Amino acid sequence: MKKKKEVTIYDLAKELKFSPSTISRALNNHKSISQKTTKEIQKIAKQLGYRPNTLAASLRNNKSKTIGILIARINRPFIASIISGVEETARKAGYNVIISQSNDKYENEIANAKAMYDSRVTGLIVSLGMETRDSQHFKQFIDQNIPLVFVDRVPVEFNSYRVIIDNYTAGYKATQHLIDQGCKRIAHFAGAQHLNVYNLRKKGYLDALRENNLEVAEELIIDLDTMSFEEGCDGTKALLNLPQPPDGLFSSNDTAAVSAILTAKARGIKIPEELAIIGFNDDPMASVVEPALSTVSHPAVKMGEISAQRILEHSSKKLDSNISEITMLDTEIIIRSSSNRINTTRLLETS
Amino acid sequence: MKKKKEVTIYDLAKELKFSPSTISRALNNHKSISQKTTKEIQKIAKQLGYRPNTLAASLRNNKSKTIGILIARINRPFIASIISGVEETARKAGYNVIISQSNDKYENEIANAKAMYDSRVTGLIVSLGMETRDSQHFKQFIDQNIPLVFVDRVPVEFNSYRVIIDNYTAGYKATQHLIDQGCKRIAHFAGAQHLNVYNLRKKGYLDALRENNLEVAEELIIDLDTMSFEEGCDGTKALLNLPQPPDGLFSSNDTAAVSAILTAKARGIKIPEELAIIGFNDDPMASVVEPALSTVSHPAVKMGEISAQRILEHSSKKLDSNISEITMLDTEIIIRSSSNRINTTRLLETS
DNA sequence: ATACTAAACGCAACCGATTGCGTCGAAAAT
DNA sequence: ATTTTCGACGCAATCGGTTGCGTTTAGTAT
Repeated sequence: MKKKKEVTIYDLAKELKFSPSTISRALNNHKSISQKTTKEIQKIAKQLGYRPNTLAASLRNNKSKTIGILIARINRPFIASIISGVEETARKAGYNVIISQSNDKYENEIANAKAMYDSRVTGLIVSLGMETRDSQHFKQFIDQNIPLVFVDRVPVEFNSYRVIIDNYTAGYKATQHLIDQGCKRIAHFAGAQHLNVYNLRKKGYLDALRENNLEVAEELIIDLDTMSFEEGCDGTKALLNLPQPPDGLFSSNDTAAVSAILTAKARGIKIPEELAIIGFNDDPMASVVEPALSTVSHPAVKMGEISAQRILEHSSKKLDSNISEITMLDTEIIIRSSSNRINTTRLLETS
Repeated sequence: MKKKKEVTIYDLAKELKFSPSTISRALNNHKSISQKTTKEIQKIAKQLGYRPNTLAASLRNNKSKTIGILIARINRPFIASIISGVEETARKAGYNVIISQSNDKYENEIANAKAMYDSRVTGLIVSLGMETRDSQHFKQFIDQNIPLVFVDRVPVEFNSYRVIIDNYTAGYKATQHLIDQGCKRIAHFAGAQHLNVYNLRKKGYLDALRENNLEVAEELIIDLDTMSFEEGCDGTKALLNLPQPPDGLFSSNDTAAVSAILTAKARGIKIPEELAIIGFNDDPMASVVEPALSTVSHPAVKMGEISAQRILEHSSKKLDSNISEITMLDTEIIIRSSSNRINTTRLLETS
């Protein structure tokens, strides 16, 4: 065990007969140090294997080159992709990324927000948990002018950055697609309505029905708390047991949509002919289930990248935190077999 | 924007007429401070909303309460679950988790290892990238007695902690299962052989064949670089085009296994009757594909938890880094329809 | 009552980088 | 030749805890 001492700016100072201040400035390319000295110092620094002690700098600046991420769960495809985008962007800029998951517990979210704050993160990226109806625990960041970015699951009102997809339009388009396929009674798996994502998707669904002069039937709208596979099964069964079962289903996520496919198939219902289904997220399983699930895809990685950029920009430009900037990204409807009646019909016709 | 000043131990010192040293010791429950003062100081600290500046402590101790994770990609179910386990364990102990992904690039892995080192992580958890054949860039951690834990994809020789699953036995069991189902010509999708996980799974496969007196046919062993969906499709086609195609397939991951299912089905091959398939990982898609994919499941979250624990233990017990401790966890064969000929037969018989 | 011990707490250096302000010398301006 | 200006660099405080060692005081032994 050979504990090699780290080289500090003081070592460089001695070696080069400069003061630590000059070393520090040279390493940071400060303009008040001549080109010649700067070059020389940087050269020797590299030679001696100098590596800046970020902790010392962080303490002095009261800010660590770190971006915090606070999400409900890491191991979901969509979230993992967001994190991936954040990490990539952050690392390129020399920032670390620290993560914390609340497991959808409100208390954890508060505790983790505190922990992030105490870690002096440069900025924080948040996707709200299921239980969160109040976001006051994030106010401390605004107060200290620490850039705060909400992504995907965001609070309705908050002076902060928000990076979201156009959930309303996505919901509208998904529903319209089903209508275009000839569906007349379209059901909807609606998630927890206090969350913007589910709320807006439902609004889009409702408006699409109305603007196509289709009746909105309350019994076709199934509220699912967590949008889990099990809930999806139950919801599907409930729908199929109706006197007038639906001929279309727009599910607010893929998990429930897939469970609907499997449940309906088990009952001998033909998809998409008798029941056309479209989900949301384009999870990997969507393209694997049979028939393959139509869905709405997010630019998840890009959302992560943008979120990180907002923080880096804010930090470098030293902006005031009291802004409210929303970045809304487009979604894409991906049509696969689970809703594609046209192709099916064509296939039937030509065969 | 009201930048509230943070309360420091100096503020507490003034308030309570103690020296900063005493405050510091009291807050850390140091034994040389009386119970009475300790209680009092902690009480006032809470009252004034004191929050320790971890950066200052980290600088002084030259160690941040942080666990680093270095993996190839975050957005894979298995990896995300490991991270989840690490994060949960770390946070409970008051540690932060910083992540970095190499995207399977050797250069990135080296750079990220450096970055982690420079961040003064308490310990580092690593799952190697595809390109990594040499692990010398992790030696700096051992030299500085920073606990290093390799998880899942580990180097063969390295004085460090290693948390792995029993890949050999898993490969053996998976193959044996196919043999039990009556398969005689069992193919194998083998991953990059310089990685322990794929190497050992293949060894298990080979030994299972031999011990059952089944011929090892080279043409049935398909080497796939990345085990991607596309590679799996190609591999499956190659197998099916053989003069004597296989009647069983053990794929070293689920992605390729699923592609095999879809490819074979498209060719009209009956699964599992004509081709029984088993994968590896128990990704979400495994239970969704049709027929549902038999597979081998990992205790991924637990692996993350154990990895984090190793670091916390090592750090608190101040152990010497020059140890080599391997934790090997058991896997579980999950039998679903893609390989279950017995049930299928039974079903056929009874129907 | 005296010597000794240990508990309880303070002093001050330290971790390594950052930065406002001051200094010095040389070039430029008058 | 004298003053002004400015580029280039150093001084020293600072960020907020931590810790080895020294000091004080109360308690114990003799």
